[in-house]
Amino acid sequence: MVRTKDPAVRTLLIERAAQMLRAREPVTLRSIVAGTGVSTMAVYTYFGGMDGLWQAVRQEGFTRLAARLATVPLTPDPVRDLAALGAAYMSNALSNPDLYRVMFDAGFALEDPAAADESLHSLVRAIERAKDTGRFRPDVDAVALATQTWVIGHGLVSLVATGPLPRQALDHGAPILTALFTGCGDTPDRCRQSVELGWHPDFAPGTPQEHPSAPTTAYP
Amino acid sequence: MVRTKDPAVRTLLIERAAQMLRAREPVTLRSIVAGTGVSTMAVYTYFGGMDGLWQAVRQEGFTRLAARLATVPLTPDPVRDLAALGAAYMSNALSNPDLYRVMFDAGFALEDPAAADESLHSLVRAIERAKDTGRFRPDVDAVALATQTWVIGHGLVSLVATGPLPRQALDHGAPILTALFTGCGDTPDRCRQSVELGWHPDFAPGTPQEHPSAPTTAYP
DNA sequence: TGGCTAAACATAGCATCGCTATGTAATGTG
DNA sequence: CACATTACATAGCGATGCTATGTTTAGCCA
Repeated sequence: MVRTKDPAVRTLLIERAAQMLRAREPVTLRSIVAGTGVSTMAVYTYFGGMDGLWQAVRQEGFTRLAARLATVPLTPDPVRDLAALGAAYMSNALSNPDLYRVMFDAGFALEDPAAADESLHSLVRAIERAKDTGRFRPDVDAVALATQTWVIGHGLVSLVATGPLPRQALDHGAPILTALFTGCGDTPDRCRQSVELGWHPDFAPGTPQEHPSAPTTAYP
Repeated sequence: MVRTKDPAVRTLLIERAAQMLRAREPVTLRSIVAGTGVSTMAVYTYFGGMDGLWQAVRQEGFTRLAARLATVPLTPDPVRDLAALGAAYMSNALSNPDLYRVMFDAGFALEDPAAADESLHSLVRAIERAKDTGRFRPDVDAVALATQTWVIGHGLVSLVATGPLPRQALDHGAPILTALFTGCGDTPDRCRQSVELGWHPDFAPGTPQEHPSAPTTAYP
């Protein structure tokens, strides 16, 4: 080695790409480096091209998601925590919808799946606690249930962020999760209360929205 | 008017775009018209640009979806039919994943939402039948439940088609729908049987897959 | 310490993208 | 039958991602 890469440049470019994504500005090779003083070649020395930069941005998205989920306070009610994790997942996605889209529109796996694994594992931990406290049946497959919870959250936030469903459709999250968790053995009434406690507080309908969804008279 | 547009050219271009999408070829302005004999300007006279063509392709996708759902045979068991509609939805999406992605990655509404409405309405009809036959409680909101079913289907097919979840994860559809429909008043055992009857036959795990999903050791 | 080497970085140019300006051919209407 | 308006073709523009080439810089070892 003769000359060493500056890691700050790498994070600078990722940060700038994420920022432009959030601002809904077109993020191109030349627009990224504009103003930073670095040349377009930096993208190639650090990421090997635009695809590599997108992958790095994707990784950053999963890292932020894991960090966001880590801030969810745990309570003695694991079912409530489960719903709260789901709400935090959607809150994170909706506060940065374009980054969320980038996270999932690539066809290849992540370079370092640890962040994504950690996100799912935070759900698994809550499910295990629910089993330990007797809320869920002992035969519940924690990873499977976590995946199913993820599927619901992704479907909801995806349809809301890309347009077809209005933001109010997020309210569907609570009844779906309630049905799912009730099916795992929880008492219906208690489950409903726990889910609504964990789900609602984060983003009440009527929250000011940065990116208004498209007018959708056709969809419920 | 002096010279009239040829509608065949319009459908030809849409068809060709959908075909190239299915073949995973890059679909560009010049590659679409290549070999058809028409010039690049045709895209502008018929669609006003590439955005217009994408919108037309999107519309075609929803039309095909509605047609696919219309072929689902109705049985005396409305819950089974509901699951069968969900399975047909996913089968349609997975047999043409890129078209499915185009259908949902636009930020604006469809020109003619009738096809999309019809797709959702086929779910609503099955739910109404389930209410009429006493499988679901009378106070179930049919449109809300149809939307929730859609959310689950979209979340599942979206995560499977874009990579993160392996194709086997489609099996999660049955337990989620079972939990959802059981929460509407159906008897658990009976609901599970109906859902598995409607869900499974269409695409059993192990079905040869056109577009193998990315290797995902990190995800369940 | 100083020169050699390889990596980091800048510049210029290429192929291709969507799009528009301009010109030509064709058809329905008066 | 002549006109006007629309469909269609060609050429070129700005911008995209990427690569080839040259320049500068920093680390290693004699």
